[in-house]
Amino acid sequence: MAKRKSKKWPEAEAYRIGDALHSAAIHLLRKVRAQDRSVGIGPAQLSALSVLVFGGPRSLKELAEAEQVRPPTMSRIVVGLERTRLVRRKATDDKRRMLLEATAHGAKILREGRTRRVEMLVRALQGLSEEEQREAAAAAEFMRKLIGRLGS
Amino acid sequence: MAKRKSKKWPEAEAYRIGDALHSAAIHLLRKVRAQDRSVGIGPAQLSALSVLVFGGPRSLKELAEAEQVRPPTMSRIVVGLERTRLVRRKATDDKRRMLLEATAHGAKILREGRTRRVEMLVRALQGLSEEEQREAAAAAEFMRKLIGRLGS
DNA sequence: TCGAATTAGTTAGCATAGCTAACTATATTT
DNA sequence: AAATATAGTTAGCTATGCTAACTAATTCGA
Repeated sequence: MAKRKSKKWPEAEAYRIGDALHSAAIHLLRKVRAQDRSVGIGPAQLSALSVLVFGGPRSLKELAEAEQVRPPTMSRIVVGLERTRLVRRKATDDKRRMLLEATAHGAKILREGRTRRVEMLVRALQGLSEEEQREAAAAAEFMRKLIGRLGS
Repeated sequence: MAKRKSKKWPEAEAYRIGDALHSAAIHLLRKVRAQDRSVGIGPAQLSALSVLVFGGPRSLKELAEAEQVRPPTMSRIVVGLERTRLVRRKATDDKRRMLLEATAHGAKILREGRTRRVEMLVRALQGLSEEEQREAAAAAEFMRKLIGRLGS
């Protein structure tokens, strides 16, 4: 890097913020996870399904990369999603590959499952003042940006 | 807070932000989880250990509540932590109960594990501009506040 | 062009983590 | 003293993560 901007931010401060974000992610997911039981679909399946619904069809390898898991792990997640008819496979010209796509039922289930998890957040967000609503939007945008830079 | 639901936030907008925060938490943890392998301790054990190190000794039931898991789940997590001598049990007057406390080695391992996970975030944070650093601090503070309101 | 290397996905086997149901042992209440 | 409640464990299921080793298809290169 050309400039050490890090000097402007003491190590201790960066650590404090990093730790706060890490801890926030853990506790946020613990809270919303409780909602999963009523959906009858695990978090990994729900998340993979969401990629297919909102991001469109893709191969198993691509899906594994998007979800940051290894291909064998994704292979098994997909088996589960197929068993319950939430996802279907489509053949491609390259006979080694497959395209995975969400079924209509899968899209519906996803919206329901996602809604249950996110509902809890939505309730908390709707109780915020206007000022805090702006903070919420800024925080969401920042998190998105930060995650894009992780591992670089 | 003085203002309570000042202007109602459109449902769709609250949902969009809630979903973004949910998704961010998932992907942030996926990224940092990769660091766990070098520590040789799973995320549930790491998190339970952290409660004992930073929050002090407590019973299995209390630890399960703090971690939002059921007693049998925590029972097994503790067995793992004991096997590697990161946690030890102490008897109490009530012979049914036990007090769980981190060993010195446990406290050391925890700090290392935490550091590895958070290190990745720290690196990303240190590459930010001054403006973005302010966003980071604001996002962390907002997340903390939001989580305090979840489920309430 | 044909054999070697690469790529996509699966299978097998292991570990961790979540749950409920059912159990033991101890404490408390009636 | 008997019934009830509480703390923790055991057993058994499912889901998710991994690596190693495999099959099948494609691409590369001599």
